[in-house]
Amino acid sequence: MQIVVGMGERGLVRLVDPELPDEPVREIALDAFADAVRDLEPSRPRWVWVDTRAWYPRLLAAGVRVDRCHDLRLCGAILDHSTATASARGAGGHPRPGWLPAGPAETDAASQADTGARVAVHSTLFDFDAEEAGESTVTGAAATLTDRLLQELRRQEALVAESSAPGALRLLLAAESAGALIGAEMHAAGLPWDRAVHERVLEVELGARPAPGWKPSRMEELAGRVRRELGVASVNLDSQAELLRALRLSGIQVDSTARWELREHDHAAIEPLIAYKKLARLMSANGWAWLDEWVVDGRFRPEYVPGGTATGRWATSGGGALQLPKNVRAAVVADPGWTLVVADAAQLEPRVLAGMARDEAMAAAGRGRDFYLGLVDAGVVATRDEAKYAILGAMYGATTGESGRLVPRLASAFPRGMALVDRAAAEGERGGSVTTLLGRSSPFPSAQWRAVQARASEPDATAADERRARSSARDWGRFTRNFVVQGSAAEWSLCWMAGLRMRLDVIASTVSSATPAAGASGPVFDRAPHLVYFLHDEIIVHTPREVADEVAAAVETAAQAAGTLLFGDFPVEFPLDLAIVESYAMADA
DNA sequence: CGGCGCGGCGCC
DNA sequence: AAAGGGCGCCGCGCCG
Repeated sequence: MQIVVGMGERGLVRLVDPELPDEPVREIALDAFADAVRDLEPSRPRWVWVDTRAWYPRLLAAGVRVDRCHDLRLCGAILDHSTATASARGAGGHPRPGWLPAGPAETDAASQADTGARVAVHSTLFDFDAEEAGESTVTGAAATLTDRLLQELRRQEALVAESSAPGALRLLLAAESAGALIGAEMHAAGLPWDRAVHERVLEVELGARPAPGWKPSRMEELAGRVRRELGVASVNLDSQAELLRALRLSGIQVDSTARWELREHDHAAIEPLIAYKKLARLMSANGWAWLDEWVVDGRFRPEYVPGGTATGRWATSGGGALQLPKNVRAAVVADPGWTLVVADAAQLEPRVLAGMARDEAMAAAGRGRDFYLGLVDAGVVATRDEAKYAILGAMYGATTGESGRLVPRLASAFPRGMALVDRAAAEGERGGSVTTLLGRSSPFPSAQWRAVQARASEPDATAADERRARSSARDWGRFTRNFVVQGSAAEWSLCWMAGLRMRLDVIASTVSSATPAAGASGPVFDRAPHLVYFLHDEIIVHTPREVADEVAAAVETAAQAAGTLLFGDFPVEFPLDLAIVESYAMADA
């Protein structure tokens, strides 16, 4: 059963069964929304709404979770660009309605190139529903909004049904929508954060917290050493321009102040300068100001943006949640009586590539062991490090250097895997779109990119024009090469996480005497194990100690289930590095 | 003054 | 050690 959620007249929330559209299941005030959902949830409906971010936080605040949903905005963004729906959308079939808000990674350029549709760029949050409801009142047309939602749901269902891969797309839309629920839940739950531990890290690295406008003592010391070694009385190390000038005056011939370039030079100023930059980064990205802004009541609550990147990987907004430096992860500490289950998928991307390409030899290299060691055992390369660089090079499109040199060896060992990424690169170089395992397609290159290509094929094109075109074609080819692997790996991760979420709910019903979480997790999360962090191929579950082993087993089971969902009985394995630890830093072993 | 591009760097 | 993909955030410095 599905229930469509939208704003009706007079600010009332309408809940409508698409099978019986004329009579709403409920028509209620916003205040009564959470109670209505709590009532209806036991029959396990799929909640259909425009935007999970608009509705779900309100439910979570009231202590209500839902099992599943269909996020029309996120699913529309996938369907309106997928090559799998291209023929269904051909000749103006199933046009996207102008009111449907743009997806998080949709740009006007990408959307227009593909569908010709105009992507609405108005506010996409709760205002959207309210605004539309207001409109329907003005025109006097009753329930216009929910009619629109029903129509959009049917449009999306039709696109799936008429697509070249209905099964894969259904799975992708379910996984994407589950991701939207999980993102909202992780924000509500928060990542348990020990302020005192973080402050200790800062004090050890930087020194005592300075007064506002001052720098920590360790940074001042290092800055003094750099100035002495450069022989300049004053240079602001935070100014790239000033620093570059000072370096060159001291005879250090660099073109940038990037660490990798500085390291090439042998000069007494380099070591303290690199150390300074490291501390400056810690200070500005995750220093005391960050703690004050982002850690409240023992929880770090970033805003997750499911589907926030072109490949389907998530983004975050605010707090830099996906860039937590390793040295502050010690501050991620479980509540008393609780623990963390930390797991990441080992060498996920090459394994996903093996499965997609149905490359038996590649799958075998990773079976029962570290994938990179498998390459060494198979005699493809000599060392694990070489294996890593070779694989990285294959998936990112390296052509030069050590990495590029190793790629041909992979091509002979794993012809099917390499052929898949090579085809993706070739498609990108032509300006085409490539598609992940489940059906998310890459955006088309910009008009400017196409203009550069067109210029090179004009009769009076210069050698420089041709060079420029070739170079930008290869750039885009590297993007599409990586897109299919990164995007399909993101799909594996979504399936893993969605399956885990289901299994955690089962475990939750067995928790008897857990100490309620000390932090401000809210009523939904204070007794049950729940996801608190997701980083592309890595998850953290915060769980009462008494069920930690069951949670760890569920994490494993969910990983194997995700492999089967995506690749059936093709023998590719997805081993995890898993640890049950008090602190995130302890998972790194 | 705010907006924005850029260099630099953290993560995968 | 290795130079290829995806991001977000910071400070700086320029611009209107």
